[in-house]
Amino acid sequence: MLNKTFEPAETERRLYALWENNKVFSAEPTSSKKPFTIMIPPPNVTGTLHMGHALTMTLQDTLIRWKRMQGFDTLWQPGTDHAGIATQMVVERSLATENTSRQALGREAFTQRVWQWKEESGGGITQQLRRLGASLDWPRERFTMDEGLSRAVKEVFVTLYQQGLIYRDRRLVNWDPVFRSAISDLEVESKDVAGHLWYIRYPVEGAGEQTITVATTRPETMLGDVAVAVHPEDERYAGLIGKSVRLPLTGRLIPIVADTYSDPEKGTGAVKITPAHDFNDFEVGRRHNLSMLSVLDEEARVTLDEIDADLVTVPGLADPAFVRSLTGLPRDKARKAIVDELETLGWLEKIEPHRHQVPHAERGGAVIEPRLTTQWYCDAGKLAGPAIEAVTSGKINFIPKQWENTFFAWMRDIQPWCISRQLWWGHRIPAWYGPDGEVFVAHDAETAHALATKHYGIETELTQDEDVLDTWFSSGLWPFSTLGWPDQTPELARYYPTDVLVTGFDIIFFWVARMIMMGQHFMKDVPFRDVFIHGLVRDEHGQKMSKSKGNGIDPLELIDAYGADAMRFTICSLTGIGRDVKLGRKKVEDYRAFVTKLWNAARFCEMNGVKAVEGFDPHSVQSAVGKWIITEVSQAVSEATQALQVYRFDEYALTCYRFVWNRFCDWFLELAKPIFASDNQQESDEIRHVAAYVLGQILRLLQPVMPFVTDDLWHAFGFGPEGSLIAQAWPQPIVLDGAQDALAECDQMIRLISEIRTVRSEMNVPPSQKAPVFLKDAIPETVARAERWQEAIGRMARVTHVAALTGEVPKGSAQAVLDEATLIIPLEGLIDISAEQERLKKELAKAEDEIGKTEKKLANENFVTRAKPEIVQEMRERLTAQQGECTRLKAALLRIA
RNA sequence: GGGCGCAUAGCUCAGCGGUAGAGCACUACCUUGACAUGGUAGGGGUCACAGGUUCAAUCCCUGUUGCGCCCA
Repeated sequence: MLNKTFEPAETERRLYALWENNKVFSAEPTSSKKPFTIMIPPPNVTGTLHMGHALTMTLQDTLIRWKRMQGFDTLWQPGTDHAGIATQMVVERSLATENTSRQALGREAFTQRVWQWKEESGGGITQQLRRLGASLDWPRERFTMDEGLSRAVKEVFVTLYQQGLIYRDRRLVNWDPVFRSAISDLEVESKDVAGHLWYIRYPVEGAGEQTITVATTRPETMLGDVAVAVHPEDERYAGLIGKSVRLPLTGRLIPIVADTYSDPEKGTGAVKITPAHDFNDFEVGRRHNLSMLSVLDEEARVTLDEIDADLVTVPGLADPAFVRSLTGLPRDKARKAIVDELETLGWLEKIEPHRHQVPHAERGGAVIEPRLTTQWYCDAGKLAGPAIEAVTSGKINFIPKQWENTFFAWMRDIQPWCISRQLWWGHRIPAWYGPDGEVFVAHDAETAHALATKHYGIETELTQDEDVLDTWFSSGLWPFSTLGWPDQTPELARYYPTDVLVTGFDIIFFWVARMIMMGQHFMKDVPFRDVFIHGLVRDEHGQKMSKSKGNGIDPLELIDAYGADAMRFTICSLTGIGRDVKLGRKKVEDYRAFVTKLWNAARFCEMNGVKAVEGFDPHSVQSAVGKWIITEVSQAVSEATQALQVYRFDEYALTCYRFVWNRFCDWFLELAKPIFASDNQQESDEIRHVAAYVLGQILRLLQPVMPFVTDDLWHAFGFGPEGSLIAQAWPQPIVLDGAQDALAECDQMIRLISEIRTVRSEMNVPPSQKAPVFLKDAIPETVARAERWQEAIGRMARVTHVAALTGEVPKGSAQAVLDEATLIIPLEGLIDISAEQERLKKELAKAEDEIGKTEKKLANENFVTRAKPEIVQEMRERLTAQQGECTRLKAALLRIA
């Protein structure tokens, strides 16, 4: 016997363990089935499951479970990424609590410590994914830093280097002065900040008292100024171009150059140029061949190394002692000191409040400092071509297609990809340097040494590059590195290209684009065929979930409260195309009612002796109700399958919901009640068998989204052993002989019951008050059907008996129109005749209104001649039906008057 | 500034060139033997606004407004 209520917690634990132990999630590389592969977007090894994971993983699991049932050899590749900065931060924080630091430990000990952390505390998210029910192929779990994937990274690095697609370059990077590392421009977030515009006068050399005023948001960088730029067509400054100014504080002489970068409308139209600390200035510097002086160090503190030698004393303008006093000051302190000094000396013209965009690190939030360093770059521009081609040619499809434009826009304007990071946790760059700085890139130290020996002619000591690679560099290889590349494994041959990538739009540039570039370059094929881009999870008010707002919902807590099935179903039913998912606890609670409904329906079936029937053939079913529900479930199967095919998770979920609740429970089971209770053994057995069949179809249909409760029921009804539903075949729609007739009959009888219910309800007839129903003017077929349905109509519409009307319409009857017939419900004394009159008048008015619309259409010559003939025909039929209803309503009104 | 998306019932959202839909919420009635996490019935919409195309527009096109996101 099924319990009175479904108990998710216990079922989930038991079933998941069973599935995992039985290896039902495992791919079968040697099978003859067609493969279907999804690569998990590897969660951060430091991560914990949040609602965004719950969304994306639920969708992926739903797809993979569906495809598995469709008979594919499914591989859902699990794993995590090493998350360079995030992981290093976690461990550094823990070191800080022990009053030590990574510097104190040294590189070797530190990385060992990170590995130790990873073994003990990392990857907790993989356990949490199990709570979701995710059917990942766990024995194949990979980690971006494990041996095989590291080999792939080296292989890629060395190859790209040899191909000239990886190179070192000295240029400006986005520098995080807290982590003291370069970061990608994608990891920089511009924030609108209330700052100031400082107007500083620079004296023009050899022009007496003449000055030129520059406006700047960053006065502290003036120590590194190498020019003042004005617009070439700015008449105010025409005479100054080619002259020099004496830089306050440092006393350096710097030129005034003409460059269109200066906007005459902004500030004073004259801008100071500091190429080592600003991206735009860097370009100006290049154009004018200016030197590039860095005045901030890796922690964004003032350093004078590059300007000290040129410090000059100019009374009232520049004092080397002051400048030297700035050494080691952080940016903000230096700014204040410099502004104060300028003010004292009288070079500060004014200060204006000014809002401007300031780059911040996405992770950690530090203010980014553009900094001139030597880094490793990947020539993304070259790799972008084939990646763009993959999408334009249709080898890769984004769903929704809209995102392809976003992808193109970024790819066509792609910048060199800075791949080195000044961290210790990550793939150390396989490059070694000779004493003269000569670079040797190789898979390992031995090979590098061999190269060096050949180069120098003698054994030479080398030092390896200290930096590691951007985490996304290894993530970009994920679709093939996880399958064994660079080895040509059977898995690689079988599962690459994968079928679909499911992820959020926030990661298109970071990851999707890079996988496509790397896949095209190294595998000569796309990494996946479809990219399904889902929305963001938001709270019920549409706010982004965030720690700081405290509006996040913990998916594990929702699972505890309502069960994984309820949460998964909720996620699917809210996942339309290209829309964010607004998810509140209430929604999950609401959809849990669906799980309960299914459970109770199953319990009802069980109580009535429904159980799996071996060899049941739906084509053998004789009854109209049986044929009808089988046809309906077939329809649901078609719709659900089509929905999944086009990633319409909402339609899939709602199709199941509607069928189970509004067809199976509301009508089929209600209609089955009198049959189960009847002594017609043959009929009752048939409906029992049909119920079992349909329930089986339902469980299969819902397995991908609600794997736990469906398997529990599958087993309970004797369809198969515990844990076996996951491996069953996805249902196929079938067409029965005589389905049309069965549909027509059931549809009419359902409408008959509904009509009676409506009339009774509107007339306030108490449910306890039963009444007969007579059919007036009904054709024999309708009468025959109604008589066959006596029992059901009786129960469901509180009717004592149904018959054709003989003789006069009883006084005080309520009436309703059903097709060609009029339903007569004698309720003399129970209903208010004038109320019934009013009700019928309202019905009539509605019907006449409809007739009016249809007639107007048909009276339009243009409509009749130009509309599609089948539409015109449909209108004519509609008019006939409406007129019939109208006539019968009028007759009913006359009778009651 | 450039690009994209959205606007339909109180709320969340489907939908569609041919009679406006669902869930939740609301109202009334019902503890009838699967389910009150339920049942039955009902109310509720100028489909943002203005033009255009069409026999016909909530749907297609143009513009406006409002909201959101991305890029600079």
